[in-house]
Amino acid sequence: MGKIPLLVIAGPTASGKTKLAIDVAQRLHGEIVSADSMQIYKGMDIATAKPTQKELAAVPHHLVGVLEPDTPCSVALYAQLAHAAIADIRNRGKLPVLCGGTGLYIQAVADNLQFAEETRDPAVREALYAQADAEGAQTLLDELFDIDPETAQRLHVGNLGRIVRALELYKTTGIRMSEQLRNSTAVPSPYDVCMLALDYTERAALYDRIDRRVDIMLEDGLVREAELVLTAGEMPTAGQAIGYKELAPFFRGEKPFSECVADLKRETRRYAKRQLTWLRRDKRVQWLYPDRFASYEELLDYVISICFKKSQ
RNA sequence: GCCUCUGUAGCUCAGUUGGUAGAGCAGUGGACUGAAAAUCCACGUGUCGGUGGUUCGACUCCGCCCGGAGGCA
Repeated sequence: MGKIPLLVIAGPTASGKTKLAIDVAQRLHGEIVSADSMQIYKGMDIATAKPTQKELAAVPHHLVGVLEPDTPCSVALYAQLAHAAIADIRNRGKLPVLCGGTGLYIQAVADNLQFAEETRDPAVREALYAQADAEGAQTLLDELFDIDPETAQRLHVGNLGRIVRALELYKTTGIRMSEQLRNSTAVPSPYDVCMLALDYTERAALYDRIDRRVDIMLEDGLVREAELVLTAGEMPTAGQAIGYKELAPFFRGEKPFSECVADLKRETRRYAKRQLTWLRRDKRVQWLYPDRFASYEELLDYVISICFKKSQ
């Protein structure tokens, strides 16, 4: 019994993943599984740069626009949905193509990370945050040192979210975060992974693409979409999307529109940089630089030649 | 043409009585296991416009030249 071939197309935002994945999938009888923490939500089409209707029709897509924006998402939930989608694609004899920019989600699927049933408890979280508020984050970090020094050592006091999560995990399940990390990789991945990622030789080239894409989003009606989303109410995960919160000061009359747009572009650039940092540490990644190919077709041919080699 | 102000990090600017320079922003690198488009950490050498001079020593004082801004004719 061989492993399931899994093609991964990653890369920072605006690098051209969507188009490449579709073209590759069409040639290899593939179907696309999105690995994007925001495209998984309904609506929010413009800001998350979802594939167009035409693109969605060209190749079957999974996990695009399947959750209500007010539902929280998590790596664990995503991984569960993605594994199911891949199994389904495999059963129909097609090649699963995981495409997206959320590094943690990609890793969770590719490495088959294991997550316990339920390890969260809102009440515990709230209590921990309240404690941090009253006594300071250092108190929580000290507490974590007593139960899980290995994890406490690598966490910085400033990163309260991680400290709280580590304590929450222990208080609700008795599992230490350091144990969870080891447990998560206990089951070998069922996938034969071919991991590709897009980047550009010059960082400035990627940043130009980002700036241009934000301008296009504005032409396509980002402002109207932002107004809708910002007045829609609480959205635990979806509310973090870049594209809305940056325009909020404009709607409140606190900042000129042009400044908000500049902020939006800057936040997108920083996001792209973080994505690259994440991908760089994965040694499986085979980097693709579109600017080093004479044409897009040559890039596509090259990608397909690699895939065939991997999936045989 | 004359007078005044000005030229320091990619940008905006500090720089105290002369001892070869520092902030914010931008940017860069890194971390990352249940909110990850989030969260967090680290990183500031640049012909101090050019060139002569005074001085043990000049971003700092003086001369000239080149750029900017304003004023008077």
